[in-house]
Amino acid sequence: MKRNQTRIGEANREKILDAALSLFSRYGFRGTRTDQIAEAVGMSKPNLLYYFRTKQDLYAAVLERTLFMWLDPLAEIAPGADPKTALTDYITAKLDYSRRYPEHSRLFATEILQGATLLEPTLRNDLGPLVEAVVDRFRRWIDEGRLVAIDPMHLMFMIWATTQHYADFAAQIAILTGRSLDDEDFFATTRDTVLRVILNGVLPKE
Amino acid sequence: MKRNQTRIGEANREKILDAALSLFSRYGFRGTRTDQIAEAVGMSKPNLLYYFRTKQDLYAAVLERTLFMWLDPLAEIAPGADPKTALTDYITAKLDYSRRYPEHSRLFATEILQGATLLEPTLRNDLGPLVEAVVDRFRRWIDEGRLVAIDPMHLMFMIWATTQHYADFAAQIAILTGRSLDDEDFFATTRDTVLRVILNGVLPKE
DNA sequence: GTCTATAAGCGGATAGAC
DNA sequence: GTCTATCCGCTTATAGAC
Repeated sequence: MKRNQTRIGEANREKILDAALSLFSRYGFRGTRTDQIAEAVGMSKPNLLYYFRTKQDLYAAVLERTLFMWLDPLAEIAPGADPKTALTDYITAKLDYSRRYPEHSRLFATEILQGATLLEPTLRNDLGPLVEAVVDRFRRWIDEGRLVAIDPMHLMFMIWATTQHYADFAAQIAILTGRSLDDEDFFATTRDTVLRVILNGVLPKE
Repeated sequence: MKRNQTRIGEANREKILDAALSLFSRYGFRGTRTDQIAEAVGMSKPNLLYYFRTKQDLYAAVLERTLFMWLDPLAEIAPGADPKTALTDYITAKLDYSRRYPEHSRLFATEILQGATLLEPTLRNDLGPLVEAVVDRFRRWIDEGRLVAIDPMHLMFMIWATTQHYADFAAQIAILTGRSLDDEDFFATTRDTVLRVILNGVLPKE
């Protein structure tokens, strides 16, 4: 049996990836030491490097494993839905990701902030077409008068910015408000406010 | 004369801070090497360390020099203005900062993303009171029926998120659209869209 | 698969001449 | 103020026993 394909090997790989995500998202690639990760998993450093030959390999594996979280909610926008329902569902889903997987969000944010060199192929080849499909739908709604006449790409950016902000800037939000998305009522207020402003902003007045 | 207070010393300090900002914002604190910075300034590494005794000192100096950019536009919201004018001016000013000083924005974003340990005192003591004053003004407008009844703190976050996004996620935006705020017409479209959605979202319908 | 011990080299900081 | 040369700690990665 090949390396890492045993049951115990697979379990260890997962544990390593979990710990690595947590540390990489907090300290960045260079700021994280491999023995920190090893210690977090309760494993010796050489043993860790038995599973992932280099720190780079481990980092790439962490990124890859979290990629679908970046792409998933986009693909879930129901094609037949009306604008209000579709936008409500998408914004709610994105905010929910910010609550459930803030470390994933921060890992991607750090990567993009630093130039997205590792992510560029994925963003271009995988995210690009998905975004285009959604933007096309926005554009059709605009043509049909079901959304106000704004640039659909910027609507996409605004949704990403407002929802991911609560994961990426959680430290600042905690300092200023003492709250986080983990507080149920803070989450509800956030969702209601973001939804209200954006829907109010893009749906035509009756 | 004390060190660094001569004309040439002051000029060198500025050149170092400029290069350091550029590199720290791109690679983070740990990802940046001091000899990289020295080379960018055309100076030997020991000479660089003559001006800033440690890498930490240099980093702190860079952060401090850029702090007013974080706080400045907030303080400029004219107290007497009506909501529409005040929000328009503030959003436009923030977007202009994202265009003119994207590296500053990314430096702060990286700091906050990684837990804001260095920035926490500043955010709490300097940003906090400024934000509170602005949020109070939002709240009064809401009470007077000049803004719709949303949580004013979240309005603040939404403005920060949407405007800073164009600096912090510039790499992703470039990959998806091929554009940046440096393109005059892209900047105009961005400003118009953000303004339209947010103003439309928070101003009461006539 | 897991460990102890160690190699290898990077990178921040210093010594000391000019 | 600026340089060359160098130190030394820290961190990744490997060797090799179990």
